[in-house]
Amino acid sequence: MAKLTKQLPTKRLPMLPAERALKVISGRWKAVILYHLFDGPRRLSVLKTLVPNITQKVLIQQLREMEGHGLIRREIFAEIPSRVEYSATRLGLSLEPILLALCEWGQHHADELNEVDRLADCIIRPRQARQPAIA
Amino acid sequence: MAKLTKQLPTKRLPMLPAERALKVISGRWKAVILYHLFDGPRRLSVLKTLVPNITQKVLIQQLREMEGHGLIRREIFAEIPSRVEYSATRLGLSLEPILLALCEWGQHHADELNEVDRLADCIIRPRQARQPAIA
DNA sequence: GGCCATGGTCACCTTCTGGTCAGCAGCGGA
DNA sequence: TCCGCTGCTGACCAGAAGGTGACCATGGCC
Repeated sequence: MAKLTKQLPTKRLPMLPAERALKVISGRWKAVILYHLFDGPRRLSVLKTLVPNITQKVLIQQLREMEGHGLIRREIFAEIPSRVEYSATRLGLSLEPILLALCEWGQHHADELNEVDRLADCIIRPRQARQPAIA
Repeated sequence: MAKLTKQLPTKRLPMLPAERALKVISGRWKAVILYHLFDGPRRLSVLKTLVPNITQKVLIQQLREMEGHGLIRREIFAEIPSRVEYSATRLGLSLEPILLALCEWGQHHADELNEVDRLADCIIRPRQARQPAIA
């Protein structure tokens, strides 16, 4: 029998839908991780290099939480050597427009407060900007 | 000279726009408070009753943070007796569609995970549903 | 003066989150 | 056999966020 990912009891999310959504996506690295998974499945080791400054333990921690919330999927490929891949679920993908909106609002906000200089580029881009349509 | 609201040094927000936005709106009560302010200016005492279960100290704390981030405005009216009102700024109002999207997504999320029963009504509604157009 | 309401502060404590560091199992290659 | 890579866990810790309770200043009213 396959050893499943340890499932912590997934403590109850807030009652109010908006707070629930916020709780689910606000974690120190979740937006970034999610963004990278929007581009396709990624192995842990790849994510580690894509999200520098994150430790492996914390990365896994964030991934587990997102998995528990149904945003991402964890698949073990029974190859030799075996491989583990993380990918966004439908539910996770449905967050893309929201993340995009947040990103735009964040820029707007920095703009209004004259703090644009303290702002990095928005790595979250509309899908078509990342995957040019194949004519 | 008017005594200004004590300004804590407003610690720097994250560099990435999306994270910045998340940081700004994710606080235990911010979404709810904001929602109530979308409907118009509110006095502290009124907010306290609108958001039950929040203590005054925490309420003020959340209001201060949002004020610092430019989402809301605090005005003291020099009437007798003087009155303090909190209201959403343009910047704060610009969050409405996002909060709405989060709310919808939250419902969608609960739906997908079969946890709709654990969900309260979405108090955040599109503006027109709350303020019917005046012919 | 005594009492209440409003808006607010301070000191303190608890919980949650993220973080460091060390360690481990499975597998392949030298 | 020892080393290194990959994926993962556990002990422990520090800081932030949220929460409680006591207390304060101003001003009205009786």
